[in-house]
Amino acid sequence: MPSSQPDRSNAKSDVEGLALLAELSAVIIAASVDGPQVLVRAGAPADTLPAGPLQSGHRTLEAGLRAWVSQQTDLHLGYVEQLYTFGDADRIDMPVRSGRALSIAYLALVRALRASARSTARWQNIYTYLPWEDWREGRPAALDGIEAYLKAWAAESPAQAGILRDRRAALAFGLGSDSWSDELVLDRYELLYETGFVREARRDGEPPPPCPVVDHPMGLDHRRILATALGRLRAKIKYRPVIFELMPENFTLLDLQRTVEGLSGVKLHKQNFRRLVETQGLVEETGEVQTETGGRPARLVRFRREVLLERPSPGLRLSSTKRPSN
Amino acid sequence: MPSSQPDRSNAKSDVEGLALLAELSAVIIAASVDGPQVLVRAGAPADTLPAGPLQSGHRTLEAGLRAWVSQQTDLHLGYVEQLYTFGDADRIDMPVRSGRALSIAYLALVRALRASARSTARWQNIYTYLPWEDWREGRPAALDGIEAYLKAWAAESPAQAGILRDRRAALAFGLGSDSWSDELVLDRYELLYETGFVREARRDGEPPPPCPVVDHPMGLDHRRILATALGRLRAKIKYRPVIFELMPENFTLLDLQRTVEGLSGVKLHKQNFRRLVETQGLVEETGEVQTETGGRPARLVRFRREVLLERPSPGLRLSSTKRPSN
DNA sequence: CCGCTAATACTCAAATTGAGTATATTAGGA
DNA sequence: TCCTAATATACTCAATTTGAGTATTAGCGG
Repeated sequence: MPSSQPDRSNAKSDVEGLALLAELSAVIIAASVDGPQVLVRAGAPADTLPAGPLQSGHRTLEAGLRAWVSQQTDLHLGYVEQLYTFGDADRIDMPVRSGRALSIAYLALVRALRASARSTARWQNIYTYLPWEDWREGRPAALDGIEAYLKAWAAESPAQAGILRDRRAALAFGLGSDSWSDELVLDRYELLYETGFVREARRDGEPPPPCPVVDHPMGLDHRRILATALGRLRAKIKYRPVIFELMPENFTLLDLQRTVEGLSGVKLHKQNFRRLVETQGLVEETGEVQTETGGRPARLVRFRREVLLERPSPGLRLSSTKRPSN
Repeated sequence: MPSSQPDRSNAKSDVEGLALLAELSAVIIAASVDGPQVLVRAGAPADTLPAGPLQSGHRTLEAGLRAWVSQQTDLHLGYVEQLYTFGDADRIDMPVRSGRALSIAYLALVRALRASARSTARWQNIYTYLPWEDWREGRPAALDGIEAYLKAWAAESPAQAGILRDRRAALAFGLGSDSWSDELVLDRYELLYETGFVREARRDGEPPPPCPVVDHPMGLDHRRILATALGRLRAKIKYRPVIFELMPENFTLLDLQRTVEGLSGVKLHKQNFRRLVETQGLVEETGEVQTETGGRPARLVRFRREVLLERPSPGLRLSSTKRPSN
């Protein structure tokens, strides 16, 4: 078994497998009043995530990512986390001569939307690319087409296998009596890919989806990367206070709630959300109030950094509500 | 901003950064009566995780991993999941000529310990390398040295900074009034690395740790990879039924409990564990019983695969117990 | 000062959890 | 045969946590 242990007599010959290129891709997310935004290079025929090559000057992968992002944009990356490394031989439509390209994807959170003067990249609502993920205004319209499509897909298979397909679809998308699970972003994407619903799953010549949705094309496997990022973030805000990486210094509890709702794609019960935030000790008073609320003024609070030294995993174990009465 | 979007006029020049080698490392875990075991290449001066190079024949990264594992051992990998990609320029003590080596680490679970006839690798108890992680028999002895060491480290810093260090240590290791958190494996390892406690953190010439622990050396960053794997697995069994990837077809509830306890490193309350397993519908009767229990015979059960089609994230949201009275 | 809107406070039943006690069923020896 | 040790399994119960409300407060625009 080859390894890279100290006495690697034959390491060199073992290891030299293949010419490689490594690309650092970034899913850079910011919050806005309409919900989470992602930085993309808008282009034809498809939008792509910003990416840069790993270079020899980069001491670490994360440093490399930060380096080219700050070189190319005027964004300051706050929280950065590695997402996944994609390396399927057929993921790239520009195969390197006798080699392959790896894509090491990162999730990064920034505090505010800023014009990226030095780049052609721009902000897009995340749900532009994953329209079925946004349940804030109730069941998303995109689901109608998807449900029909998946039903047909299940019906293609006989008996047992068909039921299985049906169950898979129902679980992932919360169809029928199953409930929607905000974290299953990647499962949903993969089901749509596997069934040929998303356009990037179709090779040239394959038929278009029978029931079209708003389908903003993304290059290569970038929609998959985006889905990975959203799923990871939705899960993470439940046990780590990363949500505050998206908030300004001071904010109201409703601001916070809206940001969380935007990310997780569901509406929350206001009173319970507040109870949660308070009992978890996630925020502290600033003493100021915000008067432009449209109603009673709201206290301005800020992230209470001390929680990080108090409990091991402070977060928002949130629970949505079917029909928020407030 | 460079990208690999379809109209990549300048893609080639942008992307060619650096000569790369990609290595696929595997943390292969199996259960045993003594607790979880990991497959290592035992060697001097340090043990290493098995690893193999990514080759051009590998369609996907995971396929590559499976390929060389089945080539080199007679193990059948069940569950496989990507862990993390390590690529610090200084992680490797054998830098590739003007390039660097990436290590893409995977977690793999196998159902039984089997002699790996074709390889020199062998099974080792995971806690050989992370002795402070096993609380099944109460507070691990290794923690005494660690606590003293970290206290000294905190005392090095003046006032405010010292208190911060103290809090960090207490949170990570459950010192003082803080409670132990089984999932913080990586945080703990990183603290030990940062403070120079683990030997791989010390460059040549640096002094040995003032208070020695059982410190089985591991090569390169392999202990970090192992810690990543253990932390991930401990988290995952709580919301995905991956534990059954380690169990034989039929088992008793106590077998299951012992396996979970081994992985998570804590004792569980027996009755509550059973209630959890039953209410979650994770197992079903086989009709058989196991009589060699030492007491009343135990029912033999098996994993109930249907749960996967019933609920989105079935797992063992387990809660330990301070002092198990049974 | 009315009525709108949103903030904040308080309530309450249902579900979940942590920690037991109680009973059942084997094997092995007195 | 009967007692004991050892484990399996069943059932209990109080404390918390959660989901979903109702009630009250405080600015704003007229």
